[in-house]
Amino acid sequence: MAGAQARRPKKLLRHRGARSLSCGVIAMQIFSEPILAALAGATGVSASALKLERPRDPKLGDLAFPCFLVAKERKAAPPAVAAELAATLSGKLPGITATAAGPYVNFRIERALLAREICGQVERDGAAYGSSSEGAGKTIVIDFSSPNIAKPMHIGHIRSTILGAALVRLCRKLGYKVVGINHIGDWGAQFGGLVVALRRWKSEVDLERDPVMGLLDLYQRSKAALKDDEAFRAEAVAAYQELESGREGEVRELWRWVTEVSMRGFNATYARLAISHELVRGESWYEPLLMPALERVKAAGITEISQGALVVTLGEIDKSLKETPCLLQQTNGTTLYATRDLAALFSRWEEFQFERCLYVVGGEQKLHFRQLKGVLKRMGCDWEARVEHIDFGLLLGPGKKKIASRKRGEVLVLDDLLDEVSEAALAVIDAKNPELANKHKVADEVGLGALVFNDLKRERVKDVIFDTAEILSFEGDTGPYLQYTHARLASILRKAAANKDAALGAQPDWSVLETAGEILVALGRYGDVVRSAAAKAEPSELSQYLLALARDVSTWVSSSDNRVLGSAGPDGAARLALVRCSKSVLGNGLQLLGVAAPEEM
RNA sequence: GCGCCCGUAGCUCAGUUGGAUAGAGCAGCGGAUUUCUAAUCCGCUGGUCGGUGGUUCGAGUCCACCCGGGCGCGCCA
Repeated sequence: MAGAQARRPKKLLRHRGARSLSCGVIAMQIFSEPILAALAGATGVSASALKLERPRDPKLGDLAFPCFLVAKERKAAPPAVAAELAATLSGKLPGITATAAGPYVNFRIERALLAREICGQVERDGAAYGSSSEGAGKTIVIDFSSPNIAKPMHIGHIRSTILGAALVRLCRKLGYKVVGINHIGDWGAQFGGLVVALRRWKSEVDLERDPVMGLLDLYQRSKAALKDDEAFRAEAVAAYQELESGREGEVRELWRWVTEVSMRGFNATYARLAISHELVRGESWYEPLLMPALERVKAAGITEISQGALVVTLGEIDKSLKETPCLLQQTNGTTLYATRDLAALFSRWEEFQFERCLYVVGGEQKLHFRQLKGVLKRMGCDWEARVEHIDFGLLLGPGKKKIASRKRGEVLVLDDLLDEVSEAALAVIDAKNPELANKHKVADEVGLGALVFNDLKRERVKDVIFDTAEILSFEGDTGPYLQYTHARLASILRKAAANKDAALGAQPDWSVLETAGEILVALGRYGDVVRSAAAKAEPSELSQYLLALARDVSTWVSSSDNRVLGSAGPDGAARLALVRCSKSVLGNGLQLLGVAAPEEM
């Protein structure tokens, strides 16, 4: 499938695990549980049926209970119910005040209590904060990145790679065993053309210094020749047949060499991105499984011949697929894309019995995955719902033109882009913090952080306009902003330690965190955010959360009222704890996204 | 033509899965610096949530239709 874009650029399913427990947060459960219990007592409705939410304006309170449903049941006005509930609950919940505001009862947790509980939890759990055991004993398979050999990785691969890697970490955080699979495009008729191009023009390109770029050149020439040159085409077909036969010889040798050279290139890029897969399995790996897979579908009795091809019709399970049956075998007997993915799916199900199998592939392949799932459904595979296409929007260039289109020759090589962002970050460091140690390492981390976060900050389905200027701007809603906030917090902690600040040994006076309520509530919500992001396969939820947290923390830290160092011991101790916890959660979240969190920048 | 997705401030996007007065960043304007890192912080300006109907206590969110943009649609992957 080297001819196409690699598997690139949602479909939210109902996940059993995603069913949220009313308000949710483990850290916040300490507060939400007694509130829900009290509400249940006051309303006569079971606690599990009641829902707490976040007030629109945090000034109103930390948790809110909308009274509409209870009011309906009682045939009363919501504000009256709210007032009554607030009065009933008042004084019943230690450390929590209930206030009626219109149709809501808002709950406000005493700041000192909130701070002590949340900070205690964050510090106790350390790096494990936000994790859970919901995935214990369960496996999630994630197919991501999946470039095609004979071509360098280019910006067209970046979204699947970055999204997939983030999903791997998110799922792992929840205790799942995660198997990342790189489904390398190393098979297909186009390799016949490449082999012939190698025979004919090998000497005309530089395969020594930069084999991948040389191969790209040959690949593009072969595509042109396949179109225009009859003899070339015939030779290419023969070469592919030779490859498919499995016989050792020149063709097989060449294919192996191309694969090896390409994988070396990919691995170098993955190393820079700190990304790895548990399994690297090219399409060729599934080759022996193709016919058995086809037989399996046939045996289910759902196939038919249509215009000479073997198809599975899908109209009966989904009307919108009426006109688009799934093709499994061409008239000439060869298998197709869907056959390969079906074979891969069967193999993966048998090997892993996965809880979920995620395909991080572009939205333009939506039909393909709907068809695959349609076939599974018709076959009666009860695990069909576990297969999810994690789709994402297109990568657009200036003028909203699709970038890295298969028709265009020019590609923006991923390595070049990595160099560019890293250089830009270095320039900023030289301007802002020229004394910084490890400049180059930090520049790599910041540049890469900008690139990665850019791809994870918005909803997957949204198309992304590739704008270098935007990526290279390190201000505002960017990865470097988060890194910077983290580094500032790190700096405070460093100085406290170096100065032997009076706060270090002191017993914290949590009441000084009166103005940090929003930060504390946010810290308490972290685990829920991680869970939701993983369940929906939507890392942007975590990104948006981190941005909001960093903004609140920056505001708090910037205020002279909250000076940490040099304040009285108990005050300083509480503030230091907030700094530690904020830094910890920011760093934790960044790590999950795949953005480094340097201590200094 | 058919199917799927998207449409929120000048630009790029959030909006807690039907709830309170729709929020950020960028851009623009004005402030804060003997800085616990100014890659920052504060303030101002900026909105018929594409349109019209509907569902109900309540709609940016759900439904129908329409408009605009995108992707896809049998022997490619």
